[in-house]
Amino acid sequence: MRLTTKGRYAVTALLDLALHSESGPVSLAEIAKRQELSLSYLEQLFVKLRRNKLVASARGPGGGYSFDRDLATVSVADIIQAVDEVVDATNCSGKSDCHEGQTCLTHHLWDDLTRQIHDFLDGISLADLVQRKEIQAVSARQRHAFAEANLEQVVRIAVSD
Amino acid sequence: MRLTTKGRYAVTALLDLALHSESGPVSLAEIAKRQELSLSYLEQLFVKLRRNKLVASARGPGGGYSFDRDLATVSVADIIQAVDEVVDATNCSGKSDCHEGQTCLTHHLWDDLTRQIHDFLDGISLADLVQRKEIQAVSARQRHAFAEANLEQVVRIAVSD
DNA sequence: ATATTCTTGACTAAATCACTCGGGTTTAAG
DNA sequence: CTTAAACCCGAGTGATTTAGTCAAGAATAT
Repeated sequence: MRLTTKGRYAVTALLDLALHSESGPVSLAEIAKRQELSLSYLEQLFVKLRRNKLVASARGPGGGYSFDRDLATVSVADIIQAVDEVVDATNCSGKSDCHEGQTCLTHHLWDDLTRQIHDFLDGISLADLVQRKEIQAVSARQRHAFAEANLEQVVRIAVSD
Repeated sequence: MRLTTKGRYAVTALLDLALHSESGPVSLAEIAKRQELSLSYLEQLFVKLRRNKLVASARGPGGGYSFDRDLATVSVADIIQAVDEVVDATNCSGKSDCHEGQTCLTHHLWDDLTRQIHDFLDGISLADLVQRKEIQAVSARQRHAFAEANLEQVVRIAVSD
């Protein structure tokens, strides 16, 4: 089964977007800086997210990404599926032809596991995540760090003038 | 996170062993043939399974592997852990230092998922699997196929004499 | 003795991961 | 109408992992 940084980055990036999308579209550069993700890599992921209609894009200055739909309708499973293809623990991609064209001894087990993982991730929406205490805490911490970094830069520019 | 053929093969092989271990030790060659797995590959996996005390080995003719303990105490999670190392969905191996030394936005989510998967796989023992209707059915099918293949070979040898 | 079975380590082709690079195209602002 | 901000897209790549193979050896029942 696949659950790699691709899926993790996508969920993190969309959550960041959700947390900062009140005032219009958010650029990938912003998200990349805040979450320490590679911009070029994010671009690739967002192409897929857009094609899967999870986000909408606006080009040009002041542009960026925004949500097409209600955050409550976007599940973590949707996001991972959009960038990572399938979450599947079986050896045969669910086709049940794992052992000489028939189901192998453990096929049902992996099938159950796949369902288990999928149901878990499908039960969590971006709206849920935004509400979570621990995520709000991390977000607040990031805002502070970001504000300080900005302030420092402003000071440095002012001094260098 | 890792859930590859390694873990799947190990579970399949041990389940096969469990289904055929009434009459003494089972050789890897048998398991390899029945489950269509590479013998050399199985050897590697069983070294780890033995080191993790999941099975006992007996060398020499008539030797093979057998179970050390009660099948009810061997969970699928144990098996995967033995050959596949850790089942972990976080980016930071659970260390919570995913974003500039602190927890990233989605750390808790992956941590919860890891726990979810682990609990699921830990709740299933080899004894449970042996009891399952669908596994007994697959096993019965394999016995038939195996018996027929053997019969065919016996006939071929008899004819060639 | 000898065949059977486990034991171990070294090696490897192919695939996948996690990106980078280098160019586009669109469009709002100045 | 120019410029620059942003998205868009495909090609390439080094490192790692996967899924094994190969070769040699050690123990032991017959």
